[in-house]
Amino acid sequence: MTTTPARSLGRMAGLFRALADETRLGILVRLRDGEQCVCDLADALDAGQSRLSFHLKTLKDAGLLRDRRQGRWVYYALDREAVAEALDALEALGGSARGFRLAAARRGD
Amino acid sequence: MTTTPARSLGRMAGLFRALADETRLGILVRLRDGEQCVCDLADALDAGQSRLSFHLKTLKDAGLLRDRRQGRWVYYALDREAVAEALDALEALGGSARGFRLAAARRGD
DNA sequence: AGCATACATCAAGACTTTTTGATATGTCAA
DNA sequence: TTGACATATCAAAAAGTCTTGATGTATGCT
Repeated sequence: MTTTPARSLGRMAGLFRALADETRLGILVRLRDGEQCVCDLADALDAGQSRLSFHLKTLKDAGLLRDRRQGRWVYYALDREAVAEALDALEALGGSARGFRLAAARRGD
Repeated sequence: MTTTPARSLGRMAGLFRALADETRLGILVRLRDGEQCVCDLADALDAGQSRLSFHLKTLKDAGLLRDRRQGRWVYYALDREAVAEALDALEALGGSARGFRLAAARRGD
């Protein structure tokens, strides 16, 4: 365990770049509770087909999503390990961030 | 406490966008252990003056940094609460991500 | 085989971010 | 008050990202 927050800042920057878009965050939220096929995502989020495909690819390339074809459908799922990697980087930065925040919540602000 | 991960995905996307750059992550790492003046950051990171200034502003606008002038120098410091906000969003997404990751570490992968 | 469905990829343009060098501002010291 | 230093801001070009519509590919149905 090192005191340096990230193996490679470049890799972390890539992860955060993938997270830096509202549509993509929306996708991740939808996938919180399990995999979904593209068609379901297309219904839920209000995104055209190629736009959605683009964002799914962006997330997948960043390692945040896995996909699996089943017949005509492609199912995407969160890769929780990648999320955890980003979490670790932030925690290394934040130091006592969570304690800080919980304290703030306790204070009521 | 809601089950929805973020008050506003837009705000979260903004935070992540600020984190989505290697130079800026480098700045945040440098500030982990306390505030530093721009000149120290300029020495440490290998960034030209206006470039550094630009990234500091980007981080500040996102709420991740606070600044304070003292004489000729300007000191920047992490805003741990903003880091915590990003952390919360990720945790809401990741679900059992941390447990997952710790388990992976225990397994040795 | 032929067609429909589900999705990916591509190409062009719009838009945003980043970098660079030049100039502006605020502060101190002589 | 002038000059030097630390930093910010600006403007233009370069690079990157996102959206859109068109086309491509895989699969299953008939």
